[in-house]
Amino acid sequence: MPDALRQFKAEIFQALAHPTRIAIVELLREGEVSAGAIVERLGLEQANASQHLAVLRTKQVVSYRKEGNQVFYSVRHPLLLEVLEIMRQYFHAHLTESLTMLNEMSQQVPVVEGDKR
Amino acid sequence: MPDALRQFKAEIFQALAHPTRIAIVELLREGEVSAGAIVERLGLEQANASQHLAVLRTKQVVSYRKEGNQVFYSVRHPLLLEVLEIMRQYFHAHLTESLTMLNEMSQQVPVVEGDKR
DNA sequence: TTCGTATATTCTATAAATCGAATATACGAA
DNA sequence: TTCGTATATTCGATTTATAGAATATACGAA
Repeated sequence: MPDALRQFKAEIFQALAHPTRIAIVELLREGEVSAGAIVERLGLEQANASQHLAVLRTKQVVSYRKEGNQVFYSVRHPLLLEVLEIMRQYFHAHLTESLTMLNEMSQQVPVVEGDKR
Repeated sequence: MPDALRQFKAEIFQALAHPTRIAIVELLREGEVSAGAIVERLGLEQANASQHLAVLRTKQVVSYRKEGNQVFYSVRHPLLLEVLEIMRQYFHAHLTESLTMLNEMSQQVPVVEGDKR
């Protein structure tokens, strides 16, 4: 694979490599959300949110639309949401795996079954 | 979504947020590859490769198996390869989009059709 | 024009990632 | 044990990312 393509992919991953930005993109699953609503619903500082949005814009993860005073953001391509969806599956698989291992390591103290917090 | 989950996802993305590590993971699509073979086939410095492998190990992207002198790496979960596959599709969609836009912007100089380099 | 709201940018300090060089460890063979 | 190969780790320098504070810009309303 050409190096430019790897570079491109790396930049997308990097754009997603921060909990706040993941939260933003997942919020945008619903559709367009204004910058202000993002700030409010995620409880972010305005400047900080704006910086993270700048990263997402620069790396082409989101697009935006100005309407009067406000700026509405949306995810640029549904495939990116699919990536997050797979990560969700991966997390689930990963967690299951870990629990299974724990179970095998300590048969006498089942982790999954008695898990009533 | 709980913050721990976002943190987890962010770490996976970060593990993939480097061209060299993407190259490594894509090389591992074939199956197990030794550290030495990774170094050789990607033309990396030994220490540098080892550092990137450490990142992939730490973030749970790869697993490894020691056999005598060598260490064989493999991707820990097929879902992670699926993520890369989607990125490939995204890249293609993205590229197509850009070319279409270029085309629309300069009708008199078609970009796609006359592209014989 | 002036004011107020929404958003972006710049600045500074701090933390984290990256690289190459050097060194360390693990292991099989002699 | 000593040697050689494969791999990992540590170190120091440089770059990049991040947060918060302060400031700037854009735009609609008065």
